[in-house]
Amino acid sequence: MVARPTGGRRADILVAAAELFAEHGYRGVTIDDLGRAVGTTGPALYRHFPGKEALLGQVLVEISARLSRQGEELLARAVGPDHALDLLLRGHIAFALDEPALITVHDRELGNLTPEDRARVRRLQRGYVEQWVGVLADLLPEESRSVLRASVHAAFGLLNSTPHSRGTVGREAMAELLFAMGRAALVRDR
Amino acid sequence: MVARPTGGRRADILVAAAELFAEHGYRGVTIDDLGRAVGTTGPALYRHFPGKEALLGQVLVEISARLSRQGEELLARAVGPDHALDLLLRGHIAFALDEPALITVHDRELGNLTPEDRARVRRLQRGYVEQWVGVLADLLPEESRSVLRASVHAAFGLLNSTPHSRGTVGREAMAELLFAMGRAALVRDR
DNA sequence: CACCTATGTTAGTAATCATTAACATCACCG
DNA sequence: CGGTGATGTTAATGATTACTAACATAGGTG
Repeated sequence: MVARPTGGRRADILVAAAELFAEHGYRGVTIDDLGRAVGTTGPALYRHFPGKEALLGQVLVEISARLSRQGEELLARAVGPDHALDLLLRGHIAFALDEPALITVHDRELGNLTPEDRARVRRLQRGYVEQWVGVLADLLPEESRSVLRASVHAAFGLLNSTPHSRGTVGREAMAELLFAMGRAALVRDR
Repeated sequence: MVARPTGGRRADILVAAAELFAEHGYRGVTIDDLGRAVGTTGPALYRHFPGKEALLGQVLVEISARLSRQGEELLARAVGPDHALDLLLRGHIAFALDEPALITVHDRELGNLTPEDRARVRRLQRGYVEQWVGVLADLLPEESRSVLRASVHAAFGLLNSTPHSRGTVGREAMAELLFAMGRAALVRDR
């Protein structure tokens, strides 16, 4: 009902979209659902985004960019590979615990993207994985890059499991558990 | 074009459905897609299943039942908790590597089920998780059940990551990697 | 104040899709 | 061989839904 020149509405929509997509899947959410979630009707969304697909694209690109940027920042601050791995683990775990909806959408909805958006997201994801692989390559020089890449994907599966285990475990304990499990899985003997 | 009294068609449909649901999601697959995948037209499916929802239900119930039954069989044959965990890990890994489509559908499509089917699947899943928790409780008596449950979910996330890492790693090497990572994550110090 | 832009609203529209109807055909059984 | 049941086919049908059109309004700015 009001004309607010702020871009606040746009951000609201993205947050609501992530939430709804996480809960019902991209195809299970209608434009009207999205409008209702931000207090307008469905078609109002077309004032902010060209369409539903573009909306999902924004959500996914933002998530991947955020993870990748966070990774870069952490690595810049790390003193050695051991420390770097700790920081990456804690950073990813914080993200997964604080934004379960984003994590869920991130690994379920790649297939509903425009080819262009999919390529963008894939590139960002690959970059983030390579940050981890680089650190692990320092820690485990005997392992091949491809084994390390598979290890990283497996570790992400572990760390991203929190949306599945709406547990009785409490955030801090969960963070510690995931950290211990993730580190043990990645650097087994050492 | 033929009247085959065998139940083969029915099984074909379930296999094709699992594959298509894994690739495009339940809502991204049409009845006509399913028919085409088994060499008929869409409406022919209604001779075998009451509807699309029931089809997904069959797929998910079958997966959960298979995992749970496999778990029971393995535990019956295990000599001690250590051996039991090894068997559970290897069994789950074999399933994940051999049936990536089933794994994918299994943890994405719960939300598209009838309440009745959802309850059935949940019960079976819970049973399977409790098999793992029971074994871990023997190995790690100091940990609470709820921490163990969260650990099991995290381990599943790790083991089920293979569909995400269509890697260059080869089945056997991948199985060994997942085994080592899973075991290390679950029984860290011991 | 007059206007323009940003943002909404309600009422289409055209496509998609699950499901049903009406009608065929084959294989087997008496 | 004629009927019956299992299995298919094509052609509706009705619901859902992304997106568009036409029309409103509020607030800042000249």
